[in-house]
Amino acid sequence: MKSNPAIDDIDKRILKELQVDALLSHAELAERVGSSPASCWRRVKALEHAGILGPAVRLLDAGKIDLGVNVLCNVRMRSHARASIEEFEDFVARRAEIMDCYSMSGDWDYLLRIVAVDVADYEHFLMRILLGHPSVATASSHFALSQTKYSTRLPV
Amino acid sequence: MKSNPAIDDIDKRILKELQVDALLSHAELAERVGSSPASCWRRVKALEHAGILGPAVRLLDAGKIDLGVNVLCNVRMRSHARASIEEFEDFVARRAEIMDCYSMSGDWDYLLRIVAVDVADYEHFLMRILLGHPSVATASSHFALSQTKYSTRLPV
DNA sequence: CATGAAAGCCATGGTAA
DNA sequence: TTACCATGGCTTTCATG
Repeated sequence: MKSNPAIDDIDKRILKELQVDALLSHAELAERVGSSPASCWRRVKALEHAGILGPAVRLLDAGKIDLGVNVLCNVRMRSHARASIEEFEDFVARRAEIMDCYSMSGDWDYLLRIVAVDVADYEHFLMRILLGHPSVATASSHFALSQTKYSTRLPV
Repeated sequence: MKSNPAIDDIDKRILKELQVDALLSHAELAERVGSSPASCWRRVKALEHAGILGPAVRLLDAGKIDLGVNVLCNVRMRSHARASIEEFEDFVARRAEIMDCYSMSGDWDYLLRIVAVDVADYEHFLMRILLGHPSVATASSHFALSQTKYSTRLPV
């Protein structure tokens, strides 16, 4: 499964623009990608329908709402039984402070990114919530000193 | 510097809603947070002006545009001279395949998340681009088997 | 068959009270 | 906060290459 059914150059430009500004009108979008509003509208619909073009979201400045602490946390599971895995991934999905989670190759099973207001807040999450989970054997936390880059803009 | 000047409950609800759907009209938004459209409009403007409410972006399905490979990469710098740091962070900002970058405490200086189309694509990035950078001493790459969770929705 | 132009309806943003 | 109005975008239709 390589390339998708018919993503041409104009589609790519649409994706590029919409990744940067989801509030663009179809008229402006058409102008920027060199097409007409109606055509743009149809293409956007098709891209949405194909699941390529996802939701429009508003990004917040984490620091400004007192969530300045990013912690990267490696997790090792107690068991790799299917039930354990599912239970843990459900848990991850439900916890709002867990922003991202990757199932990893290598020494650790998962890598989590957690946002917290301060170190004490994270300590509470780690001790009472994460390590309290029955599927979790051990965890190793690494604090980010700063978020040098954070992008939602995929290279199309 | 704890809480921000006057973020009340309605503001929080606005932030919550807009994080999930940036395309909400002020009328719908007002209904959901229990306020009037005009008031919502002013609040949104204020939150934008304060830098709390950031850009509206459209999220793409990385897998659907052949960027299914996520790599987490630890980087150690050759030197911590200011010039080295700045040069590296500029480089990070410019490279589109580097999605996120955290300056870390602990053994490594940075943690990068890179998207790639496949392993060969990543290998090229690692060998020719990242390790080719004069500020980089060494790097350790870890492949994500899957992206279990990816959220842009901060808990307000 | 997809595109581009045109047009009407409707909802929205912004203002005034 | 509510009510209003004008603006502009969305969506469909139609003709064209």
